[in-house]
Amino acid sequence: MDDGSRAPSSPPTLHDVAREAGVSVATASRALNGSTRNVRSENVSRVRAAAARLGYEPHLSAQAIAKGSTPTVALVVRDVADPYFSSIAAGVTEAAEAARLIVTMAVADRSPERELEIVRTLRGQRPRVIIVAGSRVDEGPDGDKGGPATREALADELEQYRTAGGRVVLISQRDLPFGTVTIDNHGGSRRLAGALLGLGYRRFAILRAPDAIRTSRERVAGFLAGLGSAGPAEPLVVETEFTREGGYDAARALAERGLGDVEIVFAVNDVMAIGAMTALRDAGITPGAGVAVAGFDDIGSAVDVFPGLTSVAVPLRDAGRQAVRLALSDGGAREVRIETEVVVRASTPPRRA
Amino acid sequence: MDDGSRAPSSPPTLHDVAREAGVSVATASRALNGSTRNVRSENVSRVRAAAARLGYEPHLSAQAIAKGSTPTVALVVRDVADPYFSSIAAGVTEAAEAARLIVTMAVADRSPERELEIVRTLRGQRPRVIIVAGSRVDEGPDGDKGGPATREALADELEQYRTAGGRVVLISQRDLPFGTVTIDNHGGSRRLAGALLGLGYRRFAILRAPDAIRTSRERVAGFLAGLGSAGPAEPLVVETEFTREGGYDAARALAERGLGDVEIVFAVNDVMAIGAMTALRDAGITPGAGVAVAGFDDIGSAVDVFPGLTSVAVPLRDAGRQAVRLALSDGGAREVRIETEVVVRASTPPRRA
DNA sequence: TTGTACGCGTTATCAT
DNA sequence: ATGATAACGCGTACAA
Repeated sequence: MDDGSRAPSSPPTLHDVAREAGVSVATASRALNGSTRNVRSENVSRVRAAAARLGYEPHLSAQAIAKGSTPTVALVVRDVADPYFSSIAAGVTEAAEAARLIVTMAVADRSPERELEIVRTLRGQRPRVIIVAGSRVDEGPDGDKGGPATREALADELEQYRTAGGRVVLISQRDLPFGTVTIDNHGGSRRLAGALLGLGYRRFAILRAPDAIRTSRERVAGFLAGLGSAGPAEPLVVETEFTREGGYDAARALAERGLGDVEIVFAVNDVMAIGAMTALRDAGITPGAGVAVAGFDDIGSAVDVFPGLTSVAVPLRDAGRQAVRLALSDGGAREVRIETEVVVRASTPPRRA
Repeated sequence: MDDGSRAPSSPPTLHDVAREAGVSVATASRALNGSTRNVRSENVSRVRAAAARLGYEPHLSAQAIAKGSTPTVALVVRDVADPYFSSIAAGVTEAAEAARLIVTMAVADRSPERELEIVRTLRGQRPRVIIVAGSRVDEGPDGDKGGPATREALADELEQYRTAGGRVVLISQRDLPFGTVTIDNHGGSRRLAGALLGLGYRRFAILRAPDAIRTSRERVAGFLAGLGSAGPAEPLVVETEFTREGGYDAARALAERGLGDVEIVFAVNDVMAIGAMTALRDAGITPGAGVAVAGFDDIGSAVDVFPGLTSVAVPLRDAGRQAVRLALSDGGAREVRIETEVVVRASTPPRRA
């Protein structure tokens, strides 16, 4: 009974196309991919027609093995569902598709070890490019978490890949010897701090992520630099997760044990800041009125929360695009710097002195 | 000058490993992948050690060509940066990695034609599974937009892929003959309408997307069904884009030309609803107080906007997971149904009659 | 248990 | 311009 579930027949190969068109495989190959110029136009159309008739699609793996590498860009992110990374991913896919490259994506959510494992198996894919965004494997000031061992292993792995002819680009992680797209975290938060001082704020709380995350470190450092050592009161620094929940929990805890004289909460990214806003509101404190809030990244929803979230705009999608361009451009381990820009919104109203 | 940019040397192959370990390629292959049992454990460790020493990674394309298919799941989405799709993508990658499968992702942002093109080249990848989420290629009631031609071509393409042994799963698109993860859009919005009637709302505006998008059609139909034909006043239906901007623009236009007696705006997804909330606020109307707002999907930020957005929860991440499971399970074109649940928040306060 | 040899689908080299 | 044929790296019958 022919119920639609036929036995899987293998897809047509170049041989089939050649036979159908009455030419050799070599000619068929040339007609479809290679130097079309050296094939009689009549044969070209014959082959093309045969291919269409059979529904032929070249076997990418076979091409890859014959040519050497796969037309793919491998992207490693910490969490696709996080708007930070999905924006980068959007930029990467955009640029990759423009260069007729396929994007493969892996999520290193769990741990630095997982990230290492991913890069290892990625090497097996022989992609043209590997892009690692927002790694956790990073020497903290005390060289903790990710662990120098894991870090070394990752660098080794990437180095082997590069030695074999692959291109490596890191996003936001300056101190490994590869092509890098850096985001001006330090400058951005420094200027943000300046802007907030200008608005009249003096007593700060900072929600930061664990030290293993370089982005967080840089943003905190920049912010403190912007406040100036001789400046206002010592800010209250709280460590939490680098996620919306982390921001919520930290702000909640803060509100419950009393905010004291804190006038404004700066979270090192927007998802944390937005979580914090909700936590404050849940605790009966109106963001913007009771306590001001500022974030970093200027993700899409920053304009849709209420009040609008003051933040530092990072053109993440562009960062993704640049990463691909950097990888594809010749020339050694260069660096592309992504500039950031302070965006003041209603979550940090001017404060009269 | 050895400035770090050595000539790219080719990566070690199984031959190299075999030689290094002093065994044949066959033994090396068996030791690393296949039937480990039939290899002297001494040789197993020798081979493993040699592989580690050389930093060997098996060439996936070569394995693929020897075995027949690639250990990958290909995912097609409309837009990675949209939380709807990035949540699905998160679920897909989670389940795929659990099955030791690589995820390749393509974005069909532009057009149905682009989607067709993508699926075509995807076939060349010989993935184990193709998952298409939120296609635009879909017969509208009037069979417009995507065009029956493109639609047919896509179905053909997928059918050829399946005939060749591939697994196809569609997310939220019931009427193509493939495995499908359907989301209870109709039921969800029907119940939402019921809940809103129960809260006292009688005069509705609906923000919907173009008919080519099945999800939108179903949600509108369900909502109208929930209102009941003999019910309240004829709702005002506005067509716009299926994006945050679409929601913003439509609500803005609505507010500018006067909302009349509209009590509540239902947008067919949350990003539209959230855009609409901001538009209303920009027009001086407080969401929840002046006009109520409801959406669909219950994306993460629904709880972080103010007031909290009433919506219909869709376990998107789970949908992604299920899609992979469905694809991997044996058995023909089955269907997995994802249930939805109304979540009432402050954006639709009870209305006294 | 191990090794030899062939096949997978494609491109590239070398004749013709 | 075209057609054999040898790679490419790996898995796996088959033979030893």
